[in-house]
Amino acid sequence: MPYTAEHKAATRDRILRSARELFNRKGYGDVSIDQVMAAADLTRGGFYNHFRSKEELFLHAIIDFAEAREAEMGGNEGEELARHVFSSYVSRDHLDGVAGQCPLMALPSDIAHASPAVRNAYARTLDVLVGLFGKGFPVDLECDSGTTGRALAALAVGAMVLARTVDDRELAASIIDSANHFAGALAAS
Amino acid sequence: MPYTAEHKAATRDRILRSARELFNRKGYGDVSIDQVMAAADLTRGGFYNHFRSKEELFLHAIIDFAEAREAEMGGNEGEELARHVFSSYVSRDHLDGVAGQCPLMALPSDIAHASPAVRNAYARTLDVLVGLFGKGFPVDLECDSGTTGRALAALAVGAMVLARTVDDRELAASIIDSANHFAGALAAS
DNA sequence: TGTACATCAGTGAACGCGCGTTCACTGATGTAC
DNA sequence: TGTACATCAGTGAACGCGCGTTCACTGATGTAC
Repeated sequence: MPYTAEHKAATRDRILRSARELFNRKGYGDVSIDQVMAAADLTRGGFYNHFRSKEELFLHAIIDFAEAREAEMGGNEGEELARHVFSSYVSRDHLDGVAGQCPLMALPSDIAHASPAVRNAYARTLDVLVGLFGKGFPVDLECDSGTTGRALAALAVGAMVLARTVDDRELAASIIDSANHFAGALAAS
Repeated sequence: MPYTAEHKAATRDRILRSARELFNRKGYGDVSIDQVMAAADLTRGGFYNHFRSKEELFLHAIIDFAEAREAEMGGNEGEELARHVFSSYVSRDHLDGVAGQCPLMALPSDIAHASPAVRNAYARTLDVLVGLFGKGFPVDLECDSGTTGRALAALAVGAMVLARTVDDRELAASIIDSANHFAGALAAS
């Protein structure tokens, strides 16, 4: 059995990593398999040794992210964690893609038009955020934790979607700051 | 001068209308000029009598929307208007595309990768929302009106982006309700 | 230990399809007489 | 008023390119002897 199983798994990971980065940066439709493979130092044809189709690659990229997030949280829940995740999510670093952007903010419309499996993986990531924000922000506005969680997830994702779409760096930064300020003020009140 | 100028303008409008609807529903990349023209009861070739390229069609679709919104507001500002716009924006009707969806929620990633001109038109629509929400919600959280406006715009757009991407209708509805409840509670406090 | 072999990850040319764009045309309609 | 004409909106075939996918191959590497 030439080429160890680890070798193949490592190559597959390399492909997935470059796919995630390219998809996040340019969107599903504007990334070709050639580009993904080239970014992983491989050539076109080998792709189909690892994935059955471009769609399947996309699916695994989203699933991977969802699983990584779930593992990261590991059932932890608390105010500090929630605030920390919120402010990491709504941040310049996340906007610039340091260490991988969340598909919720980077690929919303691509996912809206994707297969049920992709959308399902996406929903899992959303669940994580909603659950965390719901329990972590004891907002006193006559909202139950589900309502708070959903509203804060919308605030976080919306801020990043807008920041990402806007041309003006300063406006982007001030959208990010506003969402953080708002969430902070809420938590304090 | 056969075919009056009005005739041509009307045809152009028909193309723009079907383009806006199709782009909103399926995204820029997944809509072909054939489809746009067919939806306007025309054939492929005639397109270039009205637009120089697909990109230009997209630009005008976004600009049209921005201008319509600006005209609609017409400099009006007030709590009632702001609350009304917020709850219309964050609503099931808007989710279902009744009377045309806002590109901020329908096409965020397409616009993030589009030309500066497109992004500029998009920024104008965002400005309208931020200005309106900033002055219309006298939130008492030590935020200036710009901060409030940006945060509420993020909340509104984020809620709709999430609702649109999620498969589960009920979850979508509860995201919409949560954002409205949240904004309502804020305004009351 | 060294060598022949078998496997299969990786290569790159080729295929086929869809789509943006072009172009020669046609036929509906306003205008001039 | 009626008719010939000129214009140009609209038609549909064709072109060319990019990209997802396939396929015959090649060569690196683990295994058997």
